[in-house]
Amino acid sequence: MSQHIFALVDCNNFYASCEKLFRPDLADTPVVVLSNNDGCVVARSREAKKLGIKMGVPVFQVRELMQKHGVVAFSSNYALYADMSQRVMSLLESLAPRVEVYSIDEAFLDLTGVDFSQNLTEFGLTARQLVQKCTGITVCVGIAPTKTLAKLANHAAKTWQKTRGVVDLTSKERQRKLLALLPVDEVWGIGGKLTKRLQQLGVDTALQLADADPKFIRQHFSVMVERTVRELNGESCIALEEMAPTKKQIVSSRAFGERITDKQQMREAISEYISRACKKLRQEQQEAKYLTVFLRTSPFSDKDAPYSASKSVELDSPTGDTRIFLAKAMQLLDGLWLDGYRYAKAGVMLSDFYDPGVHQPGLFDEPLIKKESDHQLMQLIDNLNAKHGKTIWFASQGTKQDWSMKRELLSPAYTTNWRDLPVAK
DNA sequence: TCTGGGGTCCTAGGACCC
DNA sequence: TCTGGGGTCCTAGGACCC
Repeated sequence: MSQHIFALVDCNNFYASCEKLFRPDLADTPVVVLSNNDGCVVARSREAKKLGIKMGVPVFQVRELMQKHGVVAFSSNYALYADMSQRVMSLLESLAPRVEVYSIDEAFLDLTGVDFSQNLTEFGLTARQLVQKCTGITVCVGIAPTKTLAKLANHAAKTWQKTRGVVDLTSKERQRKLLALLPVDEVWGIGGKLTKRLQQLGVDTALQLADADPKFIRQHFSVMVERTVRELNGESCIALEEMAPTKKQIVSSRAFGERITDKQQMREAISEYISRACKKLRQEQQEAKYLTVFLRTSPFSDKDAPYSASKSVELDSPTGDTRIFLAKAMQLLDGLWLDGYRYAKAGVMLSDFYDPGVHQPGLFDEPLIKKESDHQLMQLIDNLNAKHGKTIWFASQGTKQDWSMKRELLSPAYTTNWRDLPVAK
């Protein structure tokens, strides 16, 4: 068995760090970034973590604490984070032959067989310095023979200052020493539910999971957990994926800034989501055959009557045409809408994707005549909106969009809009 | 009053067929 | 009175991730 070597590079407090980059005055201030609608805390600076503000907590529950300690909050500014992410990733791509961008703030590097003039820890430190110098973002690096162990190595690098942000976990002894220290829920792929069930079987630490019998785990849990056990023992089961696999579904959904009680407003919202989903679909160069629309009241309110429903429709043939999905979605909405509820969220989902032109119609399906002009119209819309911002849209999307999300604490588009370029004084 | 969004994979169970 | 069994396909729901 050839030995693999993976490095996991993960940005520290990524969203919060991005916001701080352009606000040097906030260098030592606790900063949090909020979810859409300014609802939950989704990122925290080091100082904010120290105050005990938990990931995912609703803002209203920590508002007092934040005021008391002068915590500065920002609405999510995805344009900024996506741009900073690209800068970090292209630096990483210059360091290793094969890179998997795993999420907006982390990447796996395949170091298998790479002959460095330096040892692995030195390589990690070099990567760290490069990213720090060129982007201002601090990263931590975990190095190990499997992705699951690299994740844990990264966690160790983040947790213990004296590691200088880099942990080389290629030695078996160090692996077992670290695994013994970590609770089982720190392991990649082991969430809340599995942790509970594992604990009932006496498995509390990552090491105990590693030492469990894979066959027993397979029987009582799943192939996924079995794979995790093998990975913890240094057997690489999860390969590096350089190319993003083509999507299998596209979801567009949002909680509303204010509850919707009016059907016309819901029509606007659904139209908006359809238009976004179809645009993504065309970017993926795919066509979809299956559409789902869903809506629901707030699951947290015990005052409002609860209601949640979804309906789907399969088209005769796949398409990327927004107008076809709009018409179908409005029909589905007619079947879903009930007066008298306070709707908190809705969304649409496209699935069952095909490459344009390969779908085999059924014997009795209406043959859909696709006109080149339809395709060109969609392209024209996408191009105009890409070039000039949101310029044209379908009337059903509405113009006021009173229901749209709250983003009251948005930072400027420092890196993606000329108007918002930071000025050096 | 106020609780995110976008994905993937696996499994159990029903429908259907012979 | 007595009412099979095994395979495949599909879908909904659960669990996980960032």
